[in-house]
Amino acid sequence: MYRPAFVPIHPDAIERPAGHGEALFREGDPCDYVFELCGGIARGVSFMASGERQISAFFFPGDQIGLPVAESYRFTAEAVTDVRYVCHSRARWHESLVRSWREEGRLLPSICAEQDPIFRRGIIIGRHGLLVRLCAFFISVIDRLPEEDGMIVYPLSQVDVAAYLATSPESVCRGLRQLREMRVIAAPERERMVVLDRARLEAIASGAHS
Amino acid sequence: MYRPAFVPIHPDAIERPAGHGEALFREGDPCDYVFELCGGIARGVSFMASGERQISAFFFPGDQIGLPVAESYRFTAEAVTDVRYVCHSRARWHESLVRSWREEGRLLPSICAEQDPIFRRGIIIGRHGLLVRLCAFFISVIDRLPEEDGMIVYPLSQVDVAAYLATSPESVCRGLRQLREMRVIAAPERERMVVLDRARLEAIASGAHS
DNA sequence: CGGCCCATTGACAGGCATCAAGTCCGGTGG
DNA sequence: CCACCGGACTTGATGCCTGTCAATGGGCCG
Repeated sequence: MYRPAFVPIHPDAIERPAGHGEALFREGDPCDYVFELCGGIARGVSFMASGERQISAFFFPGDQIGLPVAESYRFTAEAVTDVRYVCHSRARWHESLVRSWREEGRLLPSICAEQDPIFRRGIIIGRHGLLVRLCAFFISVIDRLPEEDGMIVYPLSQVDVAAYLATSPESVCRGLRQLREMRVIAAPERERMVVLDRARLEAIASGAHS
Repeated sequence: MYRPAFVPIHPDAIERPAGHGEALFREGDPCDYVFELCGGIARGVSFMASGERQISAFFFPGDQIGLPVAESYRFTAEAVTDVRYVCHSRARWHESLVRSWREEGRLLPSICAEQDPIFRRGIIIGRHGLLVRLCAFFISVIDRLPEEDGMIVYPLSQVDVAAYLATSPESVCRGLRQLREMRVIAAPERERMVVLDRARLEAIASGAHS
């Protein structure tokens, strides 16, 4: 398993790869590095004492994760797909943060990238009804997923979506089927999907009844 | 758990009062000020398009809320009890943030105060089972609630707890009754409670009891 | 080819949201 | 001081949602 212990002090924007399922950092490790995603998708995972597994957020290219917002990382970051990333030492990250504040007057844009999805997930799983949560989830990610031939490349397993939505994989499957039957989405192939009726998707997500 | 030492950012800042239910700032307003709680309890509220209401977090004395983590506030902050607070202009807040970084090497302790409870709420409401969520919630707040005569002063309405836990007030009521019958907590008076068996509370919160 | 993981579907039970009614409490105004 | 009122809490009854278990099929990789 990958452990960020041997990362050079001055990475100088060297891109590193991480394979499918590999951990970038682990919950509880000291926040020595900030990880910037260059390509691929990552997930933030928390394990409960009882063994339950939750996904706090999905992260996309451009996001910075592992911010030293506490003494140690609050979740484990794993690569969902194969991933490319750059890691920044904490000191250098601080430095660039302060610099961006001086130059642009904006201190925290990079903090959004991690905190905002976590906040949004809290709102999403606080909603009632499986379809509502599922649609709200789609709305929150489809714009960040890559597109190909008019289809959205959708490399998230239903198991992961279930862990994100605090539900069961079976329920996710049934929800997807229902959305297909409602002609809201289509899934021509595995890991591909098309949004047929975005307005309806948003309507369901906002709580309108079927 | 994060426990900030109560140190006002700016000694000259004027304390202001806010009454029961009053809003400190509203979702969507530009983030011009950071609010520092001096006394009382506040809640972060989000309203859905359908009218549902969620509480993202409760905030306690010493917490700084309304951080400019985005262009505009992501939730409305309301006083749960009567509250005293200080508000800092964004520029002055930035300044003290950078100063604390230079002097202590810690840039972000104050950011924890807002982000950490939001993160924790996501984990809590992702758990399965009403009792589990309820106990996890108690664990996360009882150490920050004031104490009096060995009893915890507990000024949160069940309606608010329900909005926080993404459940119904009736379920919260039933869950509380169950915990009383299990001799885990006692509630001698309204707005007062005693934790009789903290180990059990934590056991339930960690998922031991089905 | 065989093993494994994921997706799918059905059956079923249980949890919890919802509705409804009743009680208690604090606040307000007469 | 008391009557009134609205909001919060409590409790019961009911039905739906969805979590769980089980079995099957399909795709991927060694």
